[in-house]
Amino acid sequence: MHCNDEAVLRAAQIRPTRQRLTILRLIRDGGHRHLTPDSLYQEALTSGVRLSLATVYNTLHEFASGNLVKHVAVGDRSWFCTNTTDHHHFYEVATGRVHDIPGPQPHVDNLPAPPPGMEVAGIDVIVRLRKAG
Amino acid sequence: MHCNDEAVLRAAQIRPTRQRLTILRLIRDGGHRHLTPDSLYQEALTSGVRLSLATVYNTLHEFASGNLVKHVAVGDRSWFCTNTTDHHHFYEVATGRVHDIPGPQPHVDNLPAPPPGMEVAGIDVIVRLRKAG
DNA sequence: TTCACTGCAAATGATTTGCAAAGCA
DNA sequence: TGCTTTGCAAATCATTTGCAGTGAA
Repeated sequence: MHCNDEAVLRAAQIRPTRQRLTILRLIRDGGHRHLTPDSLYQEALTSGVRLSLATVYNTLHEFASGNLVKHVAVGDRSWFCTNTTDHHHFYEVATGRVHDIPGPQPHVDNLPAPPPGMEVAGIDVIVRLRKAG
Repeated sequence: MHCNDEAVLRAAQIRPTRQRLTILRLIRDGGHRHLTPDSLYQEALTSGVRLSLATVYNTLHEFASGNLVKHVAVGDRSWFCTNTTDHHHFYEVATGRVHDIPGPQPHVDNLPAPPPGMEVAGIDVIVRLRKAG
């Protein structure tokens, strides 16, 4: 619903503009998946929405700071994950593709202390995959 | 020593050319660190060696397949780690810089099974860091 | 000799930026 | 109205590629 999306953006301190509401809707309507700025731009074109690619880039980064999507900095492009719960990723080296590890998540212990003046912002576990055989 | 470097390359099935021997020496003489192709290229220029940037790219990838360096695909550039032992990384989000987690390494359990047709090529733990405060 | 490797410069692909026009508060 | 956002095209940055010349076996 429209008003709800507006509230979501406001809660994230993001001013609700037409473009941002559109993008939020596209993201939520498509279910959990991994987006690149370009793939989302294509989705927008396909569904008849006119947006500039630069706006998609900007908006995804804004959404990432507002925890509406999760930025995964793996491989040679920017992936944005619509699943904002705590989870980790498979990474297909051959294709550069990223997807969620389903079900129970891997667990990390024996974590190091961060260097002086730094703090831990998060932990990512990347399980690299290749074709079996 | 020259002959030893040659043997190292041969063992990795990499034909020892002048450029590759030079790069291997640069990598080993500098101690453990994290390189980008460009940073290594600069090191080469500084030490008076003439190499093309494209060759540095090629060579680092060849060395990565031969396990002479480790390719770390985090952030928006290619990092190559001269530490080939099993270890994980800190990632400074603000600067895009990568460095080794020193000492005892984090440990991952509860690993997921790979999807059908795939096998696990490796696990990377990325500890994201930000300025404390 | 033969095939792999290198250098160079141009091509590519992802992402960012500058700036004028349009939109939200 | 005043500050933010958008769109567009150009700029940037990292990386790859095509190809002619060079080198290793």
